[in-house]
Amino acid sequence: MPVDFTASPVQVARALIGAVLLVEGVGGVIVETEAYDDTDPASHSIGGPTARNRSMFGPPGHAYVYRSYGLHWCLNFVCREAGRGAAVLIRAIEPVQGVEQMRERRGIDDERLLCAGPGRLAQALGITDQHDGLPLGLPPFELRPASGASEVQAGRRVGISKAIDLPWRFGLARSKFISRPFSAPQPR
DNA sequence: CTTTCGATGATCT
DNA sequence: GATCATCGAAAGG
Repeated sequence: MPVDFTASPVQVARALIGAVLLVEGVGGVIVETEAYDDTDPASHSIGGPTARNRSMFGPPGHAYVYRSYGLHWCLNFVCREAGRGAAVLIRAIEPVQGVEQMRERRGIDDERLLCAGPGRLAQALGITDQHDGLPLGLPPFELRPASGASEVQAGRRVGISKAIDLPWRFGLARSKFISRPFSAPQPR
């Protein structure tokens, strides 16, 4: 069963943990995601379509790529039906294929840090605005759903200032390739 | 170990 | 002019 991108971003974010994402054959296992829903104050889509977020309002199962802090690219998967503006941010991948190419692109050796964070992951996989709006089911993308059940942990999203208490960040339990630890179960 | 801060530019008020 | 779904280097304990 392929991933159902017409589901809610929370469902999709959870389902993507353990899936394999490749871009031109380079990538690995998705180990960290975040959901951004259409009524979510923290979402880029909250104010309606703009030049930047237009692909967020396009068809589900396509990429939304934006520039972060003027220098990084970040990759999202569009969810729900076209026009809603829901998506999942891909935050970390366990490198599996094309590790040497990732090292070259990132300029570091430490495998743990190749794809641990949305900006790092995009750099390692060669994601840029060229990929914005492209369908995830066709080259250069390749997406293989999680084969078995994964143990998923949830927590608060990273780097946002609104809706900070929603537990919409998901991670593969005990993975060493996530961008940062999940904090204690009980919010402070 | 933790916290702070500069880079760098589009987007929004 | 302020804010940013970030990263990495530097400074502090």
